Formats: sequence, structure tokens, C-alpha cells
Amino acid sequence: MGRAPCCDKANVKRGPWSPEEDATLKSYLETHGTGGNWISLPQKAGLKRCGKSCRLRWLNYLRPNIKHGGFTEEEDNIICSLYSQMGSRQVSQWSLIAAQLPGRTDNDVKNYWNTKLKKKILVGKISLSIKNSSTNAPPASVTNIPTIPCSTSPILYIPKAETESTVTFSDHYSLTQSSGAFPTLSDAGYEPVISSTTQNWSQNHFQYSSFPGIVDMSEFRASSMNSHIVSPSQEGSTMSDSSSLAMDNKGLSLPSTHGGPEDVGILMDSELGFPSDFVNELLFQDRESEVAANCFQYFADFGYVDMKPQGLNEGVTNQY
DNA sequence: AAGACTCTCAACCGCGACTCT
DNA sequence: TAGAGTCGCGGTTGAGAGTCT
Repeated sequence: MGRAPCCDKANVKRGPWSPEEDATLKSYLETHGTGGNWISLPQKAGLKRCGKSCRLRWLNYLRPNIKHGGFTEEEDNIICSLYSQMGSRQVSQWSLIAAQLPGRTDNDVKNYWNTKLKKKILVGKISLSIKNSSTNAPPASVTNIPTIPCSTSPILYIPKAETESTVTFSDHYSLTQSSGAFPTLSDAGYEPVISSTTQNWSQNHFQYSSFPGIVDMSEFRASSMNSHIVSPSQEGSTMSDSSSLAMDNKGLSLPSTHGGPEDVGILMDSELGFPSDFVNELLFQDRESEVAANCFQYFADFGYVDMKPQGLNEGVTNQY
């Protein structure tokens, strides 16, 4: 037995809102507010709409100060950083991310991620793998995330969860350590560098500058014009000219020896066989270097799917 | 020029969480 | 405490616009 419908679907209008309906809803809400009940609101306002539809229309379109389209690079960075921290199945993920972007709605952020941002991220003539979660730790609170003005290095710091520790380095990269189970960069002998931009942050907020054996892949991206671009939400439709597989976080169920169902970040394997993190544009250049060895071990613990570009390897190789 | 294909995003859906009685 | 009603979320759909062939 299913749940009772929220409204009489036979007697409500569906589909796009007309300007008149918008005006009616906006006028009513500006005068009366929601009255704490969206379900009864359309009847009071004289609209033949479902209450949920009214709520959605207001929140996503009519509400004051809503911004549409034209996401900035800074907003891109914030979304990527938060997404990679939260994973794809974090409850309230999109609303939490949207909360960090004034004027943006969760629907906007979600659409933007699914249609544009994933493509930007997935640019690169390298095969990709997806790393699953490192932790069952509670999600980091995002309400206190400081963002650095664009005039400085665009660093976004994610506060530590109770059982996690996170080191942030380069402009976009961080490593999260869960309950001391994985080596950190400081384990490898690197001291944290406290950036001048971090002076108001907690002393736990470390920024690492550069690491031998790890290179910034963003430089590669510019030259990766023959990349395989994937729209995971529409996989299959956009890949007709490529042997690459469309993958997203929900597309794989990876075994984890460390718990958590959420996918956090995405690992790739370069053509050279070195692990990399394409979300954060870092390539572990040298397996043998001290840091890379530690980090590689860190990633290797998770297992990953290795996908080779067409011509190098047919199909998908699991490396669990 | 036109049909096929792709992309975008507003809107809908179902479900878990929450609130109220 | 249980059940009904409602809210708010992520996932998904599909119409229309844009682009390609």
C-alpha cells in the first residue's frame, strides 16, 4: 500500500509556470508568507497547483536574490571541494553546498554539477578510477568553511570531522586521514606551512605547499584537448565517439576495507600507471618518492578501477 | 534547410525526517 | 507512543533550445 498523494493530482496543474501564476504566488507569499503550510497554500492563494510545486517554484525561482546561470570559477572550486569531501550520497549534500553559495539553490548546484562541472573535472587524456570513502566519520560541518578571496590563492579548507584529520595542500588538494589509519604527509617528514591567508583559521588547518613526486595536473588539462568528456548523468548518449566508459560515483560499488558507503573524491590511473586524483588535479608522479609512496599506499589501500584509454587497453581492469 | 542529436534546467517524484495531535 | 500530515531532500525526467551533420 503506497503513501497517500500530497494532493489531488487530477485537479492540479502541472508543467511550466505561467507569468500569471508566478505573480500570484509571489504576491501571496510576500503578503502572507507560507503560513507554515505549503500544502494548503495554493488553495488560499487561488492556484491550481500542488503545494510542493509552489514551494519548489518559490525556492528555486521566485525567491528574492536568486542567481541563475553563470557560475564563477570560485564557485566551481567551492562546489568541487565540498563535493569531494562529502561524496555523492551525503544527506543534504546539495543544500549544504548551496548554502555556501549565496543566491544559489540546491537544484541549481545539482544541475550545474551534473551537466557542466563533472565534464570540466573529467577533462584529461587519462583513464580514471573512482575511490570510495575512507571513513564512516560524520560529515564535516560546512557552515564554518572559510573561503579565501580570489585575489589570493583560492584555498578552501574543510574542517576536521571528529574522527578525521585533513591536510590541505596545493590550491585544491587535501588528504583526509581517518582515525590514524593512513599515513599523512607529515608522517613522510613534511612540515606544515601555515599560509598567511590562514592566520584566522584553527591551528589544525594546515596548508602544504609543494611536494616532490606530486605534480599539479592542472597544467596537463590545458593540453588535453582530445580528452574524453563524460556526462555521467547522460552516460551512453555523449560517448559515441569514444571507447571511454561513462562513470560516476553511483556507477561503481567498490569494496572498502575502511567502511563508509559514500564516495569521496575520484582517483585516476594515468597512462603511466601512477595514481592520480583528477578532481584535485594532482598526479602522483613518482611511486618511489617518499611522499608519493606514502600517498600511493594510502590510495592503493582502497583499490581502484583502472581504465585505459582506447588503444592501450581494451575494457576495464579491476585492481582491487 | 532540415532532421538528428545533444544539452540545459525547470519541474516532478518518491522517500526519509520531522512535527503535531 | 503511534499515526497522520507535512517538509525538504536527492534523483530523475522531459520539453525546448542549441548544435551538428
